[in-house]
Amino acid sequence: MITINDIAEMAGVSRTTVSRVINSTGYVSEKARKRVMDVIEETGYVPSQHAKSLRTKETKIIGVILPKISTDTSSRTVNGMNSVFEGIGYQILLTTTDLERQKEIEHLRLLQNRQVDGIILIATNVDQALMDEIKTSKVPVVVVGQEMSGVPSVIFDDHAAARRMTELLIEKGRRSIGYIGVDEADRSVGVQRKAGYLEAMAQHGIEVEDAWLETGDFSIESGYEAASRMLEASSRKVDAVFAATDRMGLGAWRYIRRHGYDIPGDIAIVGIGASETSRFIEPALTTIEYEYEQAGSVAARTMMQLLQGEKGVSEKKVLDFKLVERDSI
Amino acid sequence: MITINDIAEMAGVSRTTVSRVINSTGYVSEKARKRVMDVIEETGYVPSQHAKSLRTKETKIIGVILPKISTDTSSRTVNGMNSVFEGIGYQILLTTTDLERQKEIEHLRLLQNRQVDGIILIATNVDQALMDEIKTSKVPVVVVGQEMSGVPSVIFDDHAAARRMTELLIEKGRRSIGYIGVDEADRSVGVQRKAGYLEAMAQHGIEVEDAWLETGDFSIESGYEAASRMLEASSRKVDAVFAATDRMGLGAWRYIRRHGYDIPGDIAIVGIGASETSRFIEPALTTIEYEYEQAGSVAARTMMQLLQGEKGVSEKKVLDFKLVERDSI
DNA sequence: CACAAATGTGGAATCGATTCCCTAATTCAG
DNA sequence: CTGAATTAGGGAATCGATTCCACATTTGTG
Repeated sequence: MITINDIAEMAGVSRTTVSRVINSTGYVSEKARKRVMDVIEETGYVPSQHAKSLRTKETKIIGVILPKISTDTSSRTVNGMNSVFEGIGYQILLTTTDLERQKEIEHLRLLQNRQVDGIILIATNVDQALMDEIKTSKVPVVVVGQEMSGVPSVIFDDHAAARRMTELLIEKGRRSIGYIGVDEADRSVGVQRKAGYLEAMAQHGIEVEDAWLETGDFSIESGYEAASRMLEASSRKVDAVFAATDRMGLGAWRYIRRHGYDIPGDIAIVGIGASETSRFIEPALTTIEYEYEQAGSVAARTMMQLLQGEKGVSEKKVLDFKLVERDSI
Repeated sequence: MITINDIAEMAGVSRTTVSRVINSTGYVSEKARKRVMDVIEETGYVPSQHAKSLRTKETKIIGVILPKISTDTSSRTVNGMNSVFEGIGYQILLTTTDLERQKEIEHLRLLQNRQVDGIILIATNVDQALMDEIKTSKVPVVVVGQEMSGVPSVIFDDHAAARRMTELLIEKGRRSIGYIGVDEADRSVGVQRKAGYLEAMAQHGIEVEDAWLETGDFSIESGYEAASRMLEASSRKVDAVFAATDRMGLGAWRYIRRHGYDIPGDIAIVGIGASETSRFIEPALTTIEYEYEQAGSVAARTMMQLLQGEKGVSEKKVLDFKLVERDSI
């Protein structure tokens, strides 16, 4: 392997000078610069990142922790981050937790040992242990998807989105609206969205039956099963189903269709996420569009501010949503 | 930051001994080991990867180059790789080319400078320049998706899959089968699939009209437009459309539906890829299922063999496909 | 013209590990 | 009991950069 010493020797200068040429720092005469450049060109030399990082304590690598890789949400968010990092020479070290919660902490540690410059965590919960780990982190952490006090986070206004969606259903004349949520360890998806739904219902004086409240685990199958339980159990038949995520909505949609109900004639169905599939099914799913790409790029930019030591980086960035009304309603 | 020297001092041994404890090499007495372990435990010390890599020339990081991140294909492939790497302490450094071909070479270089241990490239072409770059790479490269002589590659049998799919259409009584392909720089998707289609057509003595052959760019929109051109132009109206990818198939599906044709009554439509959306549309898209997760894990395992210096690593691994017959046919 | 400032370059310490080579203390076989 | 093995542990070189400091040369200014 060719090193800075080789270059120095070939160019007839010291390695100090070579270093200066590479990093364009300090004083270097035009002649020396040219000679060094030529040799570098010729040999195709590239400096060792390790040696460099060892001294500078910088890696230009950002660790990203995802709950799952194969979902619209994740890939679009990563896409957004990538668009920012790419231009400025940073790269992404990816890890996934497969929705196992304790792995978030594990990976947080792992990435620090890899000495990444910063960590972006797409969080699914706000456990105390997780927050502690984040707060004692040696490198800056930006959280996406969950609000975490004291930690810069990028979030969507889940509460308002769910309320707005519920109101839309009510405006359309639906009264018996079932809700398929997720575990409440997930503050954003589990708690906020449900709260928005409940608030809208309460505001319109609609009493929510226990049988209308179901829980899934983000998967299509769990949506299917939740819908099945809901439709079989409730005494006041639901005339609308609000799924906290499009994937679960898709499952519910499937169940409803398969069991001979008309959408939206008998039952309306809505989700959140604006997944690709939601556009293509017929009737197309009414949903909330979140700009995941934007979430990614905002998180990336926040990270850069943190790295550049800017203070007063706002702790919380709330992104907007868009209601996408389609045929399922 | 706490270093090996601190640990050595606190444990009252030399850093050599600490290193031995960490890496379980050489001779260390039980007593010394215990003392060192205790101190490490206490301090939460973790060795610097940079210093380590600087000496050992190993990073335990595999670079992955994707054409695009937000697609089923990519994310499932990465998922498969991840499942292998995760267990053995390797991590994935991700880059994407956004389908720009010259970026593949650029990133190949970039990753080498990052001194990753190996590179897995999800390739979309087999340009000479790309192959040259791969062959002169300092670190092992595994290619997924394209056959590249002299380079370990993991591929699907695109030719056989397309032929089989075409035959299925012919068995179903279709004769005028249009084909939406992609640029032929992509040997697998552009050339092999088309060849499979053409071969099946020829074998059954069906003459292919020029107007039946269209080209898209992998996007849904391009499928829509290709279908539009095809259906407006051809003199012998097509009674089936074979799209080289599900996404383009989805676009075609859309066009066909919107223009009042019945699927599969008037026109059958099929794709390749078994995307999630393809299952949910009605009529559901008939497609070919590729095991992308498997492709990822096979690529990862091949990489490990390469890294462990096993020779005789087979140059080409061809994965199977599965015909998924659904309602669109 | 003299002296300060600006410019150019190299020597050597440093970052935090690994590892080769040596020495010292035990253990063991004959 | 003695001379090899075996076990234990330290000293110091090394990996490939960056960077502080010192010194030499050139330029500028009153």
